[in-house]
Amino acid sequence: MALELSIATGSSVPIYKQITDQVCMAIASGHLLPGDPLPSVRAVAERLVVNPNTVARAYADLARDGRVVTQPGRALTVAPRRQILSDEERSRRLDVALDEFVRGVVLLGFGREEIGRKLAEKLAEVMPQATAEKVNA
Amino acid sequence: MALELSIATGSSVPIYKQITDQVCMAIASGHLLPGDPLPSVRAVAERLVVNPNTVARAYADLARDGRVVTQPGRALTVAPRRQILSDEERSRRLDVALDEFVRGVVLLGFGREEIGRKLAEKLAEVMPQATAEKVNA
DNA sequence: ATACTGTACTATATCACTTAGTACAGTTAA
DNA sequence: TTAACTGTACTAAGTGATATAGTACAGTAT
Repeated sequence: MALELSIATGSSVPIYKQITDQVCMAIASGHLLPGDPLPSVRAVAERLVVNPNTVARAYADLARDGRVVTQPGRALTVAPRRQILSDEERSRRLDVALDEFVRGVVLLGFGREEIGRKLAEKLAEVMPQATAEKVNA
Repeated sequence: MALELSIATGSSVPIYKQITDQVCMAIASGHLLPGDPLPSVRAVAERLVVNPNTVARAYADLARDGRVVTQPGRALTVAPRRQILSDEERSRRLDVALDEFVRGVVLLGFGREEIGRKLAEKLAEVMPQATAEKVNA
């Protein structure tokens, strides 16, 4: 599982965020499993032709958010699946994401049903597992 | 219809974007109707305790995107409802918004059904009209 | 005339992002 | 022990977006 990282140099999305997003998606979709090591800061920096500090910034964010486990002198590993955020915080973040999404598409002229259907398709791609199942305690 | 504008000073979202977002939402929800005038640049700047240039930036964006109609020496007015973007561009923007939304919520641990239901609720709030109806030609 | 409208321009300050370079403690294997 | 690796922590610098400040101009309405 090589974790194919890539960046869009022309994008307005910061490089460090592109990295964290891709790692998060790899975890969510099962391409990265708990315990899997992440490629080293310097390896990623060299591969993406990017400053090591930028990769370190991304890794620090992932560690701060509990997505990965840090061990001194060792590579980062994907954190075990557990409840990281409080229910309150999870709901709040979902609400913020929903607001932003709705703001972005409300004037595009799509029907509610069409938007809902497209979302369902996208979610099915990324969340293959039945997410109603219990997470590891 | 006074168009209650407000800004969150501590937010990372630029002020000019907060303004355009609120105008867009007011248009989408019907609080602003085609032909309605927007409050003047200086009035908004004074009310929000913000630089007039920042409001002008927001208004310029709205005009560039075709949300409002400009007339020399007169206040901006809400543009008539018509197809502004090509079908291709509309689909592309929906796809981008979907990707960003999914990235933001995929690790929150919600089920697909739950996310879909919450989205439907939010859309119903903001898009009261049946969006399948034809837009004015 | 007077007061309003959007718009344009220069200049400045701040902050986020990125790069560059250096350094250090801990781990792993020869 | 030595060597090569790991993440992490600094300082310094450059760039671009954001916001502010001030001034100015053409068109509109009364």
